[in-house]
Amino acid sequence: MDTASPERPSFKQRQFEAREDAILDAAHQLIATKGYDLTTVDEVANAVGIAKASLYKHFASKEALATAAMLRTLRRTLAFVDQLSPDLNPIQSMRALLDWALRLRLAGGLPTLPSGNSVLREALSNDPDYSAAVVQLSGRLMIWIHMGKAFGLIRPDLPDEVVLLSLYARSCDPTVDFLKESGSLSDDQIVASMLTIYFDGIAPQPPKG
Amino acid sequence: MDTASPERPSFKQRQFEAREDAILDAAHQLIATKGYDLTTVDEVANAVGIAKASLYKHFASKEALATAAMLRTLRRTLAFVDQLSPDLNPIQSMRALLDWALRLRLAGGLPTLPSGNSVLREALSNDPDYSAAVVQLSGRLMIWIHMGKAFGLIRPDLPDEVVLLSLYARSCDPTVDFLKESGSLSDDQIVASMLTIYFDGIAPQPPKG
DNA sequence: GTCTATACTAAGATAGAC
DNA sequence: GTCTATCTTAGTATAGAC
Repeated sequence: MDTASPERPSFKQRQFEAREDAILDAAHQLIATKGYDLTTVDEVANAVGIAKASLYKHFASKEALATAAMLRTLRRTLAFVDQLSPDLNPIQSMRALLDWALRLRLAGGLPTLPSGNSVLREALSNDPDYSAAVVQLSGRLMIWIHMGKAFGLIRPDLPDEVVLLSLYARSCDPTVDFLKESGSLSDDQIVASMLTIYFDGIAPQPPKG
Repeated sequence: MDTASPERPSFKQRQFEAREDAILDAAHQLIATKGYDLTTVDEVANAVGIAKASLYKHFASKEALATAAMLRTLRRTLAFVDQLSPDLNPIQSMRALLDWALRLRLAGGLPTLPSGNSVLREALSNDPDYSAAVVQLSGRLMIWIHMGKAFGLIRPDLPDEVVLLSLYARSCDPTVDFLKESGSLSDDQIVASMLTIYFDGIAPQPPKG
């Protein structure tokens, strides 16, 4: 009955990976909503519809699970960056990225980096794969930042590091959650506001000379 | 032997309050450094030099303790706001406030609001005193924001809520921690950068016409 | 109102049958 | 590789003597 031949190495493996993806989806969803600390492994297992012990066959620990979810998001971010048209100027690229990240988050997705001083942040910086991905993404963004400065599109007096970290920070800004909860702004308005805040600040557009 | 008269109701009480303040100082320090979740009641008690059970005579729970520390910070913020010179224009006032808050944080102090989705945030919004203080502070800030818009100092297209929440968010922005860790910028430079980011964004100053 | 010692509990992780 | 049932521990909170 369904004896798998060596030539078709896939079915069981595919099922395995599919389940693993389902676990990551559930974890992703819960962590994004309740935060890492408030999410329990039982909840994740229940959401997937499997037993906790089964989950532990896939991921060695809660930290490993969360790290895997964050890493997946980070890789998707990297993929998004790489797929952007090279015709965009640096600012347009950065706008596209932040726009995309914010919409992901508003739809219940994780930010690429966790916010507060949590146990998760510690775990992530100890994970070589995650760290490598962060370095890779930061490299891409730094190119934009350097080009942006060279083209006169970014304030030269602002350290590169500040421009980069603030971009990350805007994607996990608690302002988004509060605005979403308050309900007075649409998702589009929230995204537009966050973009304005990052790129232009609260100062009014000075009259063009 | 030292029979306290009703007319001098103070010594024991003063000692009690002094100890309570010491507990709050320790809790404040630890929570600011390690975050609420990673801070244990044992640690706080050890830092003060008292037994855990004694601490529980002063505060009913870990949440109550953290809430009290946050409330104290929030009240200090309110006091700072009220003490600012009325001669300052709204932007100058907001700059002074953010500057003060950031320097406090760099010196190891708590932000007025917690960042992520933590159990602490839940506790705080359930605390009537804390909520009242937030409302009070927000009221003060909203006046500045309205005036700022009336004077043409703040972009009129940005919702008041966004301006307010972003100001709070800048005071607990993880960018500050990363910059501090990286060590490449002085505290003054960090503060200056965060002020620029909030008020002017990353866009270059357009040439004045 | 401070201490030592202990109870309680939630949650991460594992054992062992199938 | 999935399950049920159990172990373990860290950390909040309390009992009870002084």
